Amino acid sequence: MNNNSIFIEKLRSSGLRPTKQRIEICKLLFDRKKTFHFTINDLFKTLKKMSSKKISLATIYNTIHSFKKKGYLKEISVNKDKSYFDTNTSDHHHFLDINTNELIDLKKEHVDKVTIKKNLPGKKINSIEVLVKIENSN
Amino acid sequence: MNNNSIFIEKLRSSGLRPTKQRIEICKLLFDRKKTFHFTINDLFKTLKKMSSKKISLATIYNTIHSFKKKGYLKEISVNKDKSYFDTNTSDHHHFLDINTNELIDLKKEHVDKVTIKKNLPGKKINSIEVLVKIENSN
DNA sequence: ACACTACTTTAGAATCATTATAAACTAATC
DNA sequence: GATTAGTTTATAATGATTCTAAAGTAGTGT
Repeated sequence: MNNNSIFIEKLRSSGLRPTKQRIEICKLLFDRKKTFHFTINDLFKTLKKMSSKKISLATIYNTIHSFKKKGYLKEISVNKDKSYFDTNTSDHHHFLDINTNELIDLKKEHVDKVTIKKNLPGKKINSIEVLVKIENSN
Repeated sequence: MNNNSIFIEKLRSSGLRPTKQRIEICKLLFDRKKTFHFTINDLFKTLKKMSSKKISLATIYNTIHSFKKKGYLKEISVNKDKSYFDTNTSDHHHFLDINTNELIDLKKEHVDKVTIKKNLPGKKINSIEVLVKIENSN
C-alpha cells in the first residue's frame, strides 16, 4: 500500500510520529471517497474487526484527540449520550435524526448564510453551527 | 408564600404530584424575572445552600427530567462535558463562550431566519438550533 | 380521621464513557 | 547500536448519570 506514505507524511508534517496504530487509524478514517461520522466506540469496534493487531481503547482516544487538535477531525456534540467525530472538517451544518440518532451532513449551500445581528464586547465569533433536528413525518 | 400555589397548580395540572421537593425546585427555577441556564450540579449546590432540607441528587435528576418531558425546561448540549438546562423554553439560539464555557441567549430577532433548502423524504423538521461559538477577540 | 394504593424520594450501588497512570515499547537522532 | 523523547498499553481512577429497592407521602375512598 502506497497510501501509507501519504499518511506518514501527513502525520510527520504535523509533528505526530507515524506509528503503526496511527497509520492504521488514518487508513480507516481518511482512505475513502466520502467523509463520514463516527463515535469512538464505532471506531474501536471496526478496528477490532478489521485490524490484525488490536489497538487499545486508550490509543484510540489519544489518537482521535490528537487528530482533532491538528484539525483533521471535527467533534460534533448533539446530545449528552452521543459525541460524534466528523472527517469532514469543512464549514458545514448537520441534520440529526432524533428517531435514529443518525447525523447527516447539510451542505453549506442548503442553508442560507446565517448572520448574527448582535455582538458581545471583547468577543469575536469563532464558528456558527446549525443543527436541524428531524423526525419521522408520518 | 403564595407563589407556591401557582407551582402546585402547575405541577398538578401536568400530572406531577406537588411534593415539597418539586415545589422547592420550582421556586428556584421559575420564581424569577429572567430565564437562565444551569447544570444539574449547579442546581444541586444551590439547593444544598438555600434549602433547609437536603434534596437528594437522584431526586434532582428525576425532577429535572420530568420538567423537561413536560416542556418546562429545554436541554442544551454544547459539548460532551457540559449539559445545560434552560428555563427559557421559547424558540431561540445561543452563544457559547469557548473561553469560559458560558452559555448566553441569542434572541430570535438577532439571528436571520434560517431556512433549510433541503428536505429528506419521510422526515420533517423538528427544530433548528444555532450555536454561535465566541472567543476573546484580543 | 383512617386505610389503601400508587407515586415519589432516598442512599447507595451499578454503569458507562472518558481520563490518568506508569511501565513497556518504539521512532528518531546521533 | 545507544540514547532519549514520544507512544502504546492494560488497568485503575474518575465523574456523571441511572438503577434499585426500601421507606415515605399524596390522593382517593370510606
